[in-house]
Amino acid sequence: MSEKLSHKERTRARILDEAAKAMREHGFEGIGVAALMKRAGLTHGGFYAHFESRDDLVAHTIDRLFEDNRASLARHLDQPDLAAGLAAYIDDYLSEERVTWRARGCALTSLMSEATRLPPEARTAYAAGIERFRNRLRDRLAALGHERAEEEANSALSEMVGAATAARAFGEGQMASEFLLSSRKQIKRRLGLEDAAPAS
Amino acid sequence: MSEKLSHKERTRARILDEAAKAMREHGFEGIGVAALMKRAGLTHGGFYAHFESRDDLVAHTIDRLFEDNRASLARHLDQPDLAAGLAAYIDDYLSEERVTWRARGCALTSLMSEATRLPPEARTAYAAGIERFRNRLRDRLAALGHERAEEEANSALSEMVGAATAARAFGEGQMASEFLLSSRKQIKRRLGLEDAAPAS
DNA sequence: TGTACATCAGTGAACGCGCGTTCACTGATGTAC
DNA sequence: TGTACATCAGTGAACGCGCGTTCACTGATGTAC
Repeated sequence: MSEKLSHKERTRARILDEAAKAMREHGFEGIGVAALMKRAGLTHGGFYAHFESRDDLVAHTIDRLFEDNRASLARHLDQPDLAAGLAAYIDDYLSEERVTWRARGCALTSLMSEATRLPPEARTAYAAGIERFRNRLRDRLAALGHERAEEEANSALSEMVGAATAARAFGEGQMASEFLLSSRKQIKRRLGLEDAAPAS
Repeated sequence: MSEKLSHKERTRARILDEAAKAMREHGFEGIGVAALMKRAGLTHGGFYAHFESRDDLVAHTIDRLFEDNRASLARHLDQPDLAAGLAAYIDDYLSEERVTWRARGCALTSLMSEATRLPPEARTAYAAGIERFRNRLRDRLAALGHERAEEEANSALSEMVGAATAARAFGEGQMASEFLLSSRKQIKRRLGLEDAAPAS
C-alpha cells in the first residue's frame, strides 16, 4: 500500500475512523450521517462523495473494525512465548479497562448480535471477520500442540464475547467484575494457560 | 395472581406478547408503535392507554422476556435426574432449531449487547434478569456438588450466549453448526455432564 | 513567471419519509333509577 | 324490565422531529499556454 494518501483518501479514512469508534460504542445504527461528518470535521452533504449510501459505509466500517481487532491480537501474539502471548490477549480482552472503555472494545462484543440484521453485503463481511479471528486463535492453539484446536478456539471465542457483553450489560460493578474474572480463569484453565507468564 | 383478567388486561398482555416476539427477533428498536399495535389487532393511538411511552413498553417487555426464559429453563430442569436436565437445557439452548427460529430464542442471545444502550430503568431490569438466570444455573451446579458453582455458572452462561449469538451472525451453514456443536461439547464436558442421559 | 480555466472536495438548504406522541372523537358496555 | 347516562377502550387524523439523501453552488488547487 502506498504511504502517500491523497487528500480525499485521508478524509475518507478519517470518516471511517470516526464511524468505527462510534459504532463500536453505540451500535451500527447508533450514529447518523450528519453527526458522523461533524466528528470528522465536515458537513453532512460531503458524505456521498465518499460512500454510496449509509449501508455502504457500514459495510466498509466492518472491515475497518476487524482490522483493528487483528492488529490488537497480533500485538499480543507477536512474542516468543506462545502461551504467554495468548494468555495476555485473553486477560486484555476480558479486562475491566477494555470493557469499560467502549470505544476501544471489540467488533464482536458490541456488535455481534446486530449482525443478523445487517444488509447482506455487510453481513458477509462480518461473518468473514469472525471466521478470520477464530482461525487465528485456532492456529495459535494448534501451534501449542492442542489436538482439538478448532473446537477449543470456537468455544473460547464464544465465551470471551459472551462474558465481555454480559459485563457491559451489567455496567461497572460487582457482577461485571465477577463475570470477567470467572471467564478469564475458566478459559485459561481449560486451554492449559494457567501458569503462563503475564504479558510484557 | 387472579386468573380472571379484565378485557383491558388481556389487551395489554397481547401487546406485550407481540412486543416480546418482535424484539427478540429484531432488537429493542426493531419494531415501531404502529406496527406493534397492528400485530396486536389494534390501532396505534390506543397504545398510550396501556403504556406511558415506548421506553415504558421496553422496560415491561424485558420482564416478559426473562419470564419466558425462566419458564423454558424450569421445563427442562424439573425432572428427577439433575444432570440430565441441565444437559438437556444446554443442548436445547444451543440447538440449530432454537437459534434459527429467532422469535423463540432467548432474551440474552439477541439483546444482551443492546442492554448498555437502554434507558436506566430498562437496563436495571435487564441486569436483574441475567443475574436471576445465572443464579438458577449456579444453584443447579451446587446441587450437583460442584465446588466452584458460581464461577462455572458465569462461564457457562457467557459461552452459551456467545455461541448462540455467533451462530446467528453466521446464519445457517457450516460455521454456525460448528460453533454450536463445539460449545455443546465443551460446556458439557467441563461441567461433567458428558454422560448425562438425553432429556425425555 | 503570470494569467485563464477546469477540476473537484466540500457546503448547506431542501426534500420526503417514518417515527413517537397527542387529542378530539366514537361506540360498546355496564350501572342508576 | 326499560330507559338515560357515565365510563372508557380503542380510533384515526394530525403534530413535530430527526433521519438519509439530493443538488445547485463555492472556493481552493493544479494544469495549460
